Amino acid sequence: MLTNFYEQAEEMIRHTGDRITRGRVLVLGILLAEKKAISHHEIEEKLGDDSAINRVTLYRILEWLNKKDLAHKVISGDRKWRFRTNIYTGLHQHAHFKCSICAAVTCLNDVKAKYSSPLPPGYQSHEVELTVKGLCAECA
Amino acid sequence: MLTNFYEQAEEMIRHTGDRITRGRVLVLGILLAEKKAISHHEIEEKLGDDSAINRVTLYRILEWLNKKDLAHKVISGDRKWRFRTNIYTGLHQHAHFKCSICAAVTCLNDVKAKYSSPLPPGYQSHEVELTVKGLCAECA
DNA sequence: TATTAAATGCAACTAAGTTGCGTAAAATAA
DNA sequence: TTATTTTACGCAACTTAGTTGCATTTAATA
Repeated sequence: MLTNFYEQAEEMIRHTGDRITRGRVLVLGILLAEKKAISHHEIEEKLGDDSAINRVTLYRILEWLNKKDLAHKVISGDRKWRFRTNIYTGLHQHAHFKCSICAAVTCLNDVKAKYSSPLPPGYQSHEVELTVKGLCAECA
Repeated sequence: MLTNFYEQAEEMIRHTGDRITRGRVLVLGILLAEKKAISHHEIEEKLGDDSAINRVTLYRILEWLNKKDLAHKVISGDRKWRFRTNIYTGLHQHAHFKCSICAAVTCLNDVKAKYSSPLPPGYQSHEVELTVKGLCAECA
């Protein structure tokens, strides 16, 4: 029932007060349907030919989603940004798993990052990101 | 006494059994002198005009250092790889601090990553990377 | 339905990193 | 020391992800 995700997307976008556009609904809908973080390229593929969005516009939509806190970006070893909706995760404290073979990034929802000793003097922590690297169930 | 770092670099390179070249000694020497992870571009700057190394060669040297476990790569939000020698850190368990303003990446030597719950079934952890984001002492 | 501010699409650009191939230079043997 | 061989280097050209400027379209509103 992908339609549900698009309706949910529309509602979330409405909440921001900004314009509800075809592109934003499509992209956020896709991110909502997806549980893991996906790249610009993967989103383009999911959009397909008939609901294609211009490359640049897609970048700007993703940037906008990030700015409005509807999604967040994760950088990974292949130097690509991946995007994921924020609704399933507590903000500003995520853990990710990065598979060394297939490069897939998965959010580890239940895993919380901890660190053992304080930061150097004068340093302020705003966000903690934990990445566990290894093999995912499919590649192991 | 930068000379010391170059001598140390040479010794480390000799240990790998591979060739001791001007480029490898210079680059590893710079990484040894540096305590934090630095980018390709920053290394080029430190090399300066007279001991300049070709861009591509520098990439290949860094890749080689990484393969030989003399240095490791860290990806960060600006999509750049940064490199750091391995001698000060325990392998495969690093924590980094990334400043949101100046984008500097610092290794948090004493900080160890922990995570609170087990990975999903079938997943194997090889490496844990913790990134704390916020403001460094200079930018705070 | 007309207006208008914001979003989109296009073209051209930047920046980081990569590939192929001929040349130079370490390491080894003579 | 010199010749040989293997490995690293340098150059040019390429790829890929993401950006910028500007003209056009479109969602919201009056």
